[in-house]
Amino acid sequence: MPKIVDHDARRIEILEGCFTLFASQGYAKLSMRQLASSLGVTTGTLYHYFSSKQQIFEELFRLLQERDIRLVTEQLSEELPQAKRLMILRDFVLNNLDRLANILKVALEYQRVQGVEKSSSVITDLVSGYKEAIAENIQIPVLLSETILSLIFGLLVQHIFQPKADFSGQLDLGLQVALKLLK
Amino acid sequence: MPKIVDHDARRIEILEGCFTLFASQGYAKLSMRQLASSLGVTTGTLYHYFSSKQQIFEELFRLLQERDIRLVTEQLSEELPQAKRLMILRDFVLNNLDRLANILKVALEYQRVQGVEKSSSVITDLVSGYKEAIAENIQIPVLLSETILSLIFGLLVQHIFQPKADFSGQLDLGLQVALKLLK
Amino acid sequence: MPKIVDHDARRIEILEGCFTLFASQGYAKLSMRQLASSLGVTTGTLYHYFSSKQQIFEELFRLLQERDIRLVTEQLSEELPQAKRLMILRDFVLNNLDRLANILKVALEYQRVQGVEKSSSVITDLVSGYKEAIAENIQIPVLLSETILSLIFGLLVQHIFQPKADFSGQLDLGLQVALKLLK
Amino acid sequence: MPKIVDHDARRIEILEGCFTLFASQGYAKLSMRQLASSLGVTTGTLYHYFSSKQQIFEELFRLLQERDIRLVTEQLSEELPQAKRLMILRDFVLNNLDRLANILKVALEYQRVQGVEKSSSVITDLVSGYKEAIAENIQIPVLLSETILSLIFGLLVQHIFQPKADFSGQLDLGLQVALKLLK
DNA sequence: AATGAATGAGTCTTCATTCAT
DNA sequence: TATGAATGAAGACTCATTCAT
Repeated sequence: MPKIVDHDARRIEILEGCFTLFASQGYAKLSMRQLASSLGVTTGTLYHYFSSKQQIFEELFRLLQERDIRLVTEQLSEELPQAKRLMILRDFVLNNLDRLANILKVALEYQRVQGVEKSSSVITDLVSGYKEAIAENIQIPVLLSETILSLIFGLLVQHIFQPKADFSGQLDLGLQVALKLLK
Repeated sequence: MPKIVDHDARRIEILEGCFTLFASQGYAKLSMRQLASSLGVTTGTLYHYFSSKQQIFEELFRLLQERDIRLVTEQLSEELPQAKRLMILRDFVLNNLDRLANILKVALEYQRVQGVEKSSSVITDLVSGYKEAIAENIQIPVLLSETILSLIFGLLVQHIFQPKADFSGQLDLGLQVALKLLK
Repeated sequence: MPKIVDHDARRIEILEGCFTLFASQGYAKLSMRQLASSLGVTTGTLYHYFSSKQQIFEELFRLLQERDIRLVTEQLSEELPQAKRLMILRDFVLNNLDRLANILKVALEYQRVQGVEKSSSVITDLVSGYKEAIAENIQIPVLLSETILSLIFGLLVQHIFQPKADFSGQLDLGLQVALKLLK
Repeated sequence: MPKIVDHDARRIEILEGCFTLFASQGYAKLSMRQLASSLGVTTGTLYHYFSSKQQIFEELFRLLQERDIRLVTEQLSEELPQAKRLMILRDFVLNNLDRLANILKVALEYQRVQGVEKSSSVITDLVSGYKEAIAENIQIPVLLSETILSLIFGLLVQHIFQPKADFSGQLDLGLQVALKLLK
């Protein structure tokens, strides 16, 4: 039993080191050799804990998604007014712009490189996970929550293409409109 | 008396055959061998017309961008009311959802795989080209036009992740709001 | 008949343009495409006049050898004293150091790249041609003439490795000794 | 518990296997596939130990140079008379004619094929290494030592062109003269 | 005589993965 | 648990040569 704990802890430790590397190099460009040596281990070790590059990637993404959603929903779990909730979401997105953009970037690349059929459901799960989290926790109509998600995705895409520009105005505009519509 | 082949026309012919392949396989995964044999030529021929895979890709994208922008702006060149113009944009996006989503997908992957520094300016040019086209032709404030572009990007991202869902409602909602704000 | 003259003249014209290119790029590195475009013709034209890269190279070398030998022997054909003859040889070598070094360089590379068995006899003919020319025209014992040729070859090799150094002293030393021995 | 392989020893083992192959085929003509299969390994293995064909070649040459110079200087380290030293050099050259000629051949070809600017300093280091070794260990004036080196190079070149001929007479002649001059 | 499009085998190199230790 | 040597198929790209025009 304790061994299993150690094993799992080591797995997570490895996964945590991976995100920055996948984000900065891209899925395809990051070789297992490079990944291993950056983590200070050997390829053999990597394959001891994970069965393939694909598995590493997918587990990493499940981990990230879980954490992100927990992070936001924890803040939202109280009985806050809707306006406040939207502001929390806004702040979360703006404060994590780089990281969220990286997740989106790598997720899209992974789906590409891997071929849609082979990329299992991690990526689509990722999206629907976020979507549900918004809908449930902010409690707004589906159409509106999807539109807000679209706006966030669009923002991230623009951030990917022009990392230096400031797009917070767009989000504010969108959320103000959303609030008006809700009344 | 050379073989009767119009060099430039042949180049474009080849480029046109490439889009579907890049779109369905992705930039990295599509090998030059596969690209060549799908086009019914040899790799040697490809390299007779283009100096590298990168060049093929970048020329293809400039071509696509030019055509798309010309296509929309031609329809908008009349003295139409703003509401009408937004509807034309809406229809263009919805009618070309698959193709636009593919362009976005491959563009993002290319930037990843190539490394931002090496991917020249094709991709950023692509985005700013579309942005300018919207701003100029619909004549709305910059913030609003950027927000609309974000909404479109977000829509495309969702379409990538869930190709079967219908997101036209979001776009309609967004554009209605935009119209109200303009008054 | 006149056509044949034209044809042959064109062949020689082409060959003359080739030497600089082979010398600066090397036999293997210089592609037929590059060769053609540097000469302002197409690969097709090249293959119209010559049957292969190998043939171009070999004919070029026969041409060079003929000219060099004629050049030196013309100067030596008079009834000059031996000392004078050796000085003429010396001056020829020093004045043509670059070109002779290039010939040696490319000849050796060609033998390498082509494989000794396939490189026909051009290269060995080249050497024995020079050797005979020295022996016949300066009229010294074979052993001495071969030693002088060795000294010249060695000089050229050193010039190849250190193009900026001045090795004329070596040659002078060697020829002085040769003169002494002849008395 | 890794596989028991001494990394550095294996590298040298591989390098040693390479010389004959580079010498007989030439640098350009010897493909990595051929090199690998002749050594009984795969190309992957080669790239596990060396980063490129160029690196293999350059390391091989540094190794050969080190060994040759050590070999001669060891024999010369005693307090021998100059005449004796020159005879030792003579014997070394004549006994290793084939090998030395191969080194020269491949070195010259490498510089050609690689382009002088890219071939790093291995080749020029090689020459200056031998030159210094002669000067230091035989203790003769620079001009004379350079002339002897030229004579040796020239001999090697003639051996390359006419592998069957016997050129020992030339070397003897040259060294006898050198001895006279030294008195 | 001359063109240049087309070929396809060949080049060096990369990389996820396996496995003996 | 951990190592790193080994694999071999695949990648982008090159090039002498051929041939329809």
